[in-house]
Amino acid sequence: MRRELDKQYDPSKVEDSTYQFWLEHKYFHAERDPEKKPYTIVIPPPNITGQLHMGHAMDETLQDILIRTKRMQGYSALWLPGTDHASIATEAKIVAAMREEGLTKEDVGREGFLERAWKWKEKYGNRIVEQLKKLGSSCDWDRLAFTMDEHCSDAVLEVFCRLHEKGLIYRGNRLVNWCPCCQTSISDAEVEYEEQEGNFWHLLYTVKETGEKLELATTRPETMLGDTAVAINPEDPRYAHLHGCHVILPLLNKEIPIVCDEHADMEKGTGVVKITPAHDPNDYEVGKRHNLPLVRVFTYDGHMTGAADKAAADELFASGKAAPDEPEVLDCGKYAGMTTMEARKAIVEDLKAGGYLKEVEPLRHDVGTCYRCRTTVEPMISKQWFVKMEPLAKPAIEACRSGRLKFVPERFDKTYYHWLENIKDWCISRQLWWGHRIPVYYCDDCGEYVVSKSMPDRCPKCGCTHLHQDEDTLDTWFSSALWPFSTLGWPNTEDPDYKYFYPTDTLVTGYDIIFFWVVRMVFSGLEHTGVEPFNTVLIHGLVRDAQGRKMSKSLGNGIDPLEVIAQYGADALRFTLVTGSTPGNDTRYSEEKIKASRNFANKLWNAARFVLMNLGEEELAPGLPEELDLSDRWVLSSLNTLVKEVTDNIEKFELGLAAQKIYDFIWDVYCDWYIEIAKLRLYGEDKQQADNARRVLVYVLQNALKLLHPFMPFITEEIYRALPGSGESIMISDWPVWKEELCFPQDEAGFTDLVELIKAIRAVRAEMGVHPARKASVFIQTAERDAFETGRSYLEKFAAASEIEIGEKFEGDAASCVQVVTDKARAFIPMMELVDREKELARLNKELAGCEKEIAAASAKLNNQGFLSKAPEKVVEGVRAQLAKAEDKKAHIEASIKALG
RNA sequence: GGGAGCAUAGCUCAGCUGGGAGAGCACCUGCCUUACAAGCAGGGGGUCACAGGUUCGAGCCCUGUUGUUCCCACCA
Repeated sequence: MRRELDKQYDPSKVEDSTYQFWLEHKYFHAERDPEKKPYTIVIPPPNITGQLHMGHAMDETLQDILIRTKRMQGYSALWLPGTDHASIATEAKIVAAMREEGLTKEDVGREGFLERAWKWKEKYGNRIVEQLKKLGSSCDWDRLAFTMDEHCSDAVLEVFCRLHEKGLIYRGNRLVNWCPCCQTSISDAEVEYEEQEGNFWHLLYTVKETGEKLELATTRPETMLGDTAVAINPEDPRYAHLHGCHVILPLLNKEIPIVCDEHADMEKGTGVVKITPAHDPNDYEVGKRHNLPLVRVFTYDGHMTGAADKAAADELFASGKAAPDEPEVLDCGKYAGMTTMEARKAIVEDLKAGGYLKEVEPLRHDVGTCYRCRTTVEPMISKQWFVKMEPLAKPAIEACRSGRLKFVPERFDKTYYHWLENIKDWCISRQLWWGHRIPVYYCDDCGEYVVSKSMPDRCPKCGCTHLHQDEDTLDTWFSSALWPFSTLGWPNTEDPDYKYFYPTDTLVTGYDIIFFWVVRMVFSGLEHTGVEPFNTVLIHGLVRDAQGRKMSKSLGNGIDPLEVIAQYGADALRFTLVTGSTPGNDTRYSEEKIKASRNFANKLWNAARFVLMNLGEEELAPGLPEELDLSDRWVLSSLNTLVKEVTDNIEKFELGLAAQKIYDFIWDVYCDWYIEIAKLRLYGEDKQQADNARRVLVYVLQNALKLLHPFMPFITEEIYRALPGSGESIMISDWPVWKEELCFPQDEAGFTDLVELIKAIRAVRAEMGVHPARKASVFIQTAERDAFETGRSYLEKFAAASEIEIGEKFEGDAASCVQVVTDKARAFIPMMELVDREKELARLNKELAGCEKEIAAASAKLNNQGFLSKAPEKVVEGVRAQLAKAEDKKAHIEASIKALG
């Protein structure tokens, strides 16, 4: 750095090489050091299809700050990185890519498809990893994991087998959320509701026994072909006479029963509801209660069923292999083969023609859509694997209640509890090829199935060798749920990494995936490892655009972190993301913020440049000098306080506050005051003083850099290594600690008195429009001569004083002087000719009024018995001191006013 | 329907367990002072959404109201 004394800091010149330097020295690698305590974070694995976006940038920055801090504090800090195979998202991308070539999954077959998928993973899987590096992430790349690598896959098999063994995994025909586009089931968590324009179609069904017309309404008329009943409330007096009757289903002319069920709400509409058990979750439940047949009318690719579909189902029933909960399939006749939307139109037309349509009422309502492709989800009966959730949820709830698992901020435990307390069984099978194939093998001969980590030699029931594996794969989240321990060697509980680093410490993630992921990791960790997989979940918000909108591809308002890094540097981006935000709250990204951070980096750069330019000829002695002057003690004492507070803030995950304090210290304390004061000694005659100043400058800068390093790793490393007496890298330097011997509260106060006078003089001069170059003599009248004597040179420099006299009584012509007052002193500046005497009096009177207001407020408190008796002594003392100060100042002002005349 | 967040300077937001209203940007004035004009010095600007309450003391705690954003459930 000594060679490159550019006035402006250029991050692009140093970031890549610095990162390379860290990698070469293996600073990111965490050793299992028995002398150290472990601290572990596992990364929320980004999808291999993903590109780095602002959400990642935020997530990784927070993790890196924690990891870098702990590493410097002497922990063996492991940040374990990796990627997620993202079954549904990746498969969709590959299918789309194949479509370009005119190919389908079926064309290439399972093996051909997987080959393409692995190639995809090779090509794009590392893209995101490279992008993470641009941020400065100090991940242990030697331990890079992937949800489908051998380790993680072993864990998946083990978990599936164990859960099945315990009876917590079962298979059955259930109503699941089906995405006709992805052609797979999806879990409840993967359904997103979206408000859409629609209609309420009011239909008329004729009662067979009485001939009356029963009105009911539906938002999905195409499902009527699958109706197997209509329901009324048993208490509903309007329909009491219809108990046990039937209706004739229009278009099909089929007789279906009227059932009495609580589900029919008397308050809603006509109180009559059509029941389609195979295509609606509520109707499914009604169907179960009343033993209604399940009639499927949609195909799995979103069309109406036809003769062939019916034939296939019939064959299954005829073979005797059909499960008892297997649905019937309807040949939809003229509607067969239509998409559900086409069928909706056609059926509505036919109902209208037949006089079955009473009215059409426009309606906005929420429609379930697939979280990956936005296609409308159809509830479908389908044979799937499920995890029984209740027994798993209970310990997870208890973990949080007992405090063994903590959310930061705490309020997110509500989301967590709510999800777990209302949990439904988890549909884990997906009709996809990319993912962990379900470890279940079926006997072709006798129909028996066996759960096993590998293909069994023979059927355990009939002994034959004709076995085939389940075609389906597992939900992506099934493997991510195991991430904190599968990546550390589990199920081998003797794995040294597992023994040393597990359970992990902090999990950092956005509030949007608490139930997708956090919940599942907790119950999986408890079930399989017997312990919470982490003790703290740090939740952050979303990064929104400058207008507060969510960044999204469709809006095109996303900001590419890589472009920001290229233009402003990773440090500026990181700093922007943590400052001015508070845990769990969304934050806005804007150009102004990043510029402010960039400016801060530049400020620091120039401060360092100043220090380096003034190091002098001889080698600097290490550490602090024996003799410290007032400004030294002040800056060191301030630094000491900063160390304590920042450490404390980070410990409590108040990263934004910590960053703000470091910023203030570097800019206001170090740059604006300490460096300016140090110049007096650096450029002065006294070589010893100059040397002392250098040593303190370097010492304070080094320590401030260390505190800042987790937030701005690149620039701090660059500067640190250029400073004399630094180690080989700031990354492995010791985190600063608070030191008793560096507390100088009295000097801090004394220094503040000087600053107050300087500021007051500057303010008056600026207000009167005195040119900065115009010097004037100053007489300082004070009872504390010694204190101001020490700061004589400061006053010369900062208050444009040509000569300074300090005394207990000003003997000159007070009326010709501008008078500046603080509680500790009065300054007389003979330049009354420059200002209007009336204006000067007005100014003093205004100050006086302010003082009196303060005195009144403080006195009121001190005259309040309640305050005196109940407020803590420290607070009362504070008010007394404040009153005393204000009174001193008031006396000074009054004297000045009197002197003016 | 259930739950949560937010409402503080013109804008974006901090304000940690209650104890003298803050920052950045913007604005105004003056400075090219050899670290930095991406800077320095000075300045203006806030009934902390509203109404009650608890307290010696409330931006902070409690209750209600309004506006706003989000999550979950339901919508046949």
